[in-house]
Amino acid sequence: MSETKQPKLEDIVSLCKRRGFIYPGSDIYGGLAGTWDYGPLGVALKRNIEQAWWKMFVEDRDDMYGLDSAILMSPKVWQASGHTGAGFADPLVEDLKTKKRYRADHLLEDNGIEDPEALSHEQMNAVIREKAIKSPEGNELSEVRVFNLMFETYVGPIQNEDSKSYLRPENAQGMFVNFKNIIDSYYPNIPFGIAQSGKTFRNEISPREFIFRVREFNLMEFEYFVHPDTWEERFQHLHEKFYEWTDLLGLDRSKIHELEVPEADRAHYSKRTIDFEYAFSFGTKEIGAIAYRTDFDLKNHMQHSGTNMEYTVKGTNDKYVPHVIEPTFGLDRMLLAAVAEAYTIDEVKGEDRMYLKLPHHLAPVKVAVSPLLKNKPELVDKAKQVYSMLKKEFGAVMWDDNGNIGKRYRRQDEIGTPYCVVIDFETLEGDTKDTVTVRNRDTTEQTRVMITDLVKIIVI
RNA sequence: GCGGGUGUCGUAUAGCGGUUAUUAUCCCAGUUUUCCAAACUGGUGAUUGGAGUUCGACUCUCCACACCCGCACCA
Repeated sequence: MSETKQPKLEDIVSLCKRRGFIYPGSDIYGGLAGTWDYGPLGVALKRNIEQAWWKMFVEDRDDMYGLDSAILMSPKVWQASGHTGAGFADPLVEDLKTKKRYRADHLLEDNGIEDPEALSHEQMNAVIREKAIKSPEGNELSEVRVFNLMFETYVGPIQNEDSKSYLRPENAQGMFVNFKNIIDSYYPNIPFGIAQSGKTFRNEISPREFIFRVREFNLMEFEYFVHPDTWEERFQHLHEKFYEWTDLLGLDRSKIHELEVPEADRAHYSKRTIDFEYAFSFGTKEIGAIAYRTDFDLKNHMQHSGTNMEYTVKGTNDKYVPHVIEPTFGLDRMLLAAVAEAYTIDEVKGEDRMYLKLPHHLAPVKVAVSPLLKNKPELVDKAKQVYSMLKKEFGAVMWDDNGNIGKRYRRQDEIGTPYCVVIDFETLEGDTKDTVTVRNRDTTEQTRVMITDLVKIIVI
């Protein structure tokens, strides 16, 4: 019997670095907080996840349109979406004694100031001085400072307020500003969605837990446009789809928890949000969410840009601004969940065997090919032929003639390679000519098959 | 951002105010090996960075950086 043990985060970090999945960002300069670099196996795994997502939510559906919008956008976009206002750019004050930080607008409200969010930061400062407002501990406060979660940058050679823009803190706005373009190109019927996957940037106060909370990451999102009367049923449908997706990642449904986000904690645009959390070793944490964004974004962009965002029901004069359901998927977080879930240690004959039980379609290497012995040219030649043949078929095939055969199996186990093909002396002659052994990652069992049958046997 | 902890080959570790910086593993080259980390030989590879104290710092002090834990934050 085998016993399964739970991996610690440090085990995963160590494996990821050692085997070339994920390295610290800017490693040789001591690192840069909140950034990680994906190595050869990591990027393969990440692309496999992204491709599976694209296939499920875009290619396999008739109602979805792909998009890859620019990361840099007009600053007007972020004004219209509300990201430059309260929420994303919080006014903070610091207790000069305890060094604790508070939301300036919340403090003002507690001191009986009406609608403090409408005040500029200078006005907030003035009010704090005038009314001698102290911290909850009764200490002096610092000047109001804006903590902006968005990375600022300047577009063009001149750096001033007019050229200031931001690295996107969510991908959604790219879809909203292209809503009209998609309508004009395709005349889709509602409901339909616009999907994209790409880099997102948030200047987090404190990055934590390996690739879980970082400053640069990848989100896969889609905006699903619906008639306002139907949002609940569409929400429900996408809610179910979320689990089909986590099945594809190999995640155990019992480790996924739902959090119905209460109104006070919801984003400024949302009428309903469900967070999907995964039970990591370091806590149960959000890996994705579904939010009902109403017509908040389209209406704001319609107002700010003057572009008509209404949808006209075909064959009628009925018009309305669609409402939006937004499922969002944290690619890096889901990758971490998939690795944590796959990280398996079985005890075999008193010894631990560690392997990554990744779903085959996610495995960075699909097949490893080895000659049983590397100092026998006839075995090596034959193995190279098999390697070339499989490489053409599967692409992600690895040649491995390091050490002895047991060692190679362990190495491939560690990176989650589902199949190891070995060419031995029986391959070369006799009744077994042109047969090889195929070893299964999860069971360690071997079967002997014809080389010509390999492509059929190997299931990805 | 606050508080606490940690930082030594790729990984995991030992140790010390003066060492040729330990061990294992990995990796590379070779010998060997007929299916689950065998053995042998040789080799590459580290004190996070910067100041300071000192005759001399990986070791002590300070600063920076990074990671981990708690708090806060997570629109």
